[in-house]
Amino acid sequence: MKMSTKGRYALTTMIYLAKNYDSKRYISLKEISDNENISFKYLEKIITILNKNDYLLVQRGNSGGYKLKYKPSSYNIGDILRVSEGTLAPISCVSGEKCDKKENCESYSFWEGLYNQINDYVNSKTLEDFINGGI
Amino acid sequence: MKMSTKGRYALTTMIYLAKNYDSKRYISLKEISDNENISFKYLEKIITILNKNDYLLVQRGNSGGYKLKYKPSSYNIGDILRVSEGTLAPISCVSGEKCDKKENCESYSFWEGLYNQINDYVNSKTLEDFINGGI
DNA sequence: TGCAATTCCTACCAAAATAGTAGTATAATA
DNA sequence: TATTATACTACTATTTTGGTAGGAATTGCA
Repeated sequence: MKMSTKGRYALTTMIYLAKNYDSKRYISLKEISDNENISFKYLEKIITILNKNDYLLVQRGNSGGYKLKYKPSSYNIGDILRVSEGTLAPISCVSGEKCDKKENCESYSFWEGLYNQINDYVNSKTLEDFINGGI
Repeated sequence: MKMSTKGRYALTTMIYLAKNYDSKRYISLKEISDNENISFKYLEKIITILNKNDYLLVQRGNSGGYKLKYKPSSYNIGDILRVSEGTLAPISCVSGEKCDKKENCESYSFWEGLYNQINDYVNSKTLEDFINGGI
């Protein structure tokens, strides 16, 4: 039941950008990977996902980088984690994947309930919540 | 963020035994693996864990098998999952593993909150809840 | 007494997922 | 035009997961 580094790094990156939102400057990947101690090349891969999901503004070339496209409060943490990690379902049947025994499965509702708990929680937070000293 | 088959099979097995609690008979691994379509040998490994945790009564030899040591309502689902899966912590720092940056980590409280949600939910259910047509 | 059914134990193994690397092309700015 | 960035594609090492194999010990029953 672990979150992978992908989800963690994605969140770390988004928080970093959120904290610099007001400065309006573009932040390079190098700056983030240095400050957060994440492999530059790996982070490159992760930020690509975030970028493809319309979360960021990009400037290539010298003194370029990334910044948030929208204000921190409009980024829901659930979305960030789902985009980077994939579904947060504890088992796949509760996120649509079919299972023969679903109809008479004794534990389906249990897992579904857990899934809902997880989603409700992560959906209730935004990047704004992380900006001043954490939640 | 997936639960592995280990946790799922452990729960399935415990539910199976709970459903047969009243009959007082010993249930063989073969019966469970056949009915639940789980590899016999793999299940053997999983039930060893449950057994080592004082969850079961065992009878070896012909017509032997396993049954619950205590009544279904005294088995908490959180315990069953933690015993089989390991901690349910979404990231390791919230379950005691040390991290240098914990003190000034912006997201620690967030992960801790998620961890609490998960624990509260799974701790609130017992095997009893699964016996009649699911939760 | 001996056979069949069962748990117990140790060791090994294949596939998948995770986490990361390497290298090059393209773009922008100072 | 040199330097500093992102963009893209391909490869790879490590770890975790989900098993498998084989035999020893134990018990019930014919």
